[in-house]
Amino acid sequence: MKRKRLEADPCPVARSLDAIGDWWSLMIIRDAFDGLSRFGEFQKSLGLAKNILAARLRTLTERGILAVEPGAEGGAYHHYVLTEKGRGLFLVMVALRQWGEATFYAPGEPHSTLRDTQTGDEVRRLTLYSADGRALRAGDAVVRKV
Amino acid sequence: MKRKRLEADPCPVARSLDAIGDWWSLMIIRDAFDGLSRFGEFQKSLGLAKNILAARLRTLTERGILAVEPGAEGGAYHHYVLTEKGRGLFLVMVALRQWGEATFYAPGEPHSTLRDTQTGDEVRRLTLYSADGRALRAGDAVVRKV
DNA sequence: CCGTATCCATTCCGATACTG
DNA sequence: CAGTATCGGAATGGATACGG
Repeated sequence: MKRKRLEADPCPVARSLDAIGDWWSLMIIRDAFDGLSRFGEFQKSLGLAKNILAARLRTLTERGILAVEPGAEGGAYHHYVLTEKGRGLFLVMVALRQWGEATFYAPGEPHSTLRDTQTGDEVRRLTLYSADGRALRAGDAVVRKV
Repeated sequence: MKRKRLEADPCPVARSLDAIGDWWSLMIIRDAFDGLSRFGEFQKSLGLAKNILAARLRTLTERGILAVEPGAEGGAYHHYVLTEKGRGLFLVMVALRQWGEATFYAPGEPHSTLRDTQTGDEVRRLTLYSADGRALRAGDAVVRKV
């Protein structure tokens, strides 16, 4: 899966992608945010081979993004749940979702939506703000190398 | 690169990942946001094989995320620049960056930073808001299937 | 139901050589 | 400098069979 270890890269984007930047890992994390936690649930949802799923769950666990918890009701089988670090990927998922909504769907074409738990309304679009509160767009911010 | 086409998937996250959810594509897009545009610039920055880079640039162009522009000063060689669709990935990159900053760096460890072009200050942390203006965290929003 | 192990086809990726 | 062509090793991914 890895071309080269980038754990020491000075760019946070590179380190993030080093940890979760492959297709199946991102899809597993998406499903985990949707509440899936069991091996079979992921497999059914994603339709990938079991050996691949097992490998991905293992590396995600090793990297502290998922954690293994004992089965709830005395069941023999355990659950894979997002850790605090894993839940930190929430906004990455939201950003991917909103880009997909804006880019790949014709007006009126149905798709799943992200909704406020309290009210059931759709959430707002993500916005980046400057320190003094101006909304920033792609050209309004630049990366400063270390 | 593709296990299965998910262009028709009802989940926007899946469609997004289908388009850009591999490691090198994300890194190329990162560099494109940093202003790189020439073949050799990407190759030097990323250190990947030229055939792989050529293949990625081709698919990103086919998918409308990058566009080929003629060389600026009458130069023979063209540039790869983000399209409007590609610039829409700005918040995805910001989210990946902020997660990486929070997750992989020890306090005080230096890393590149994202700064407001006008003031030079670091940008705020991304925040998701509900329709009525409450800040939402991971558990406060759920995906409603179509 | 949850995984591991194995086999096999495909793809990825790096390195190199070659053309314009 | 900007690619294309090719080769070989490694990893991916699907399918299946097997044990807890």
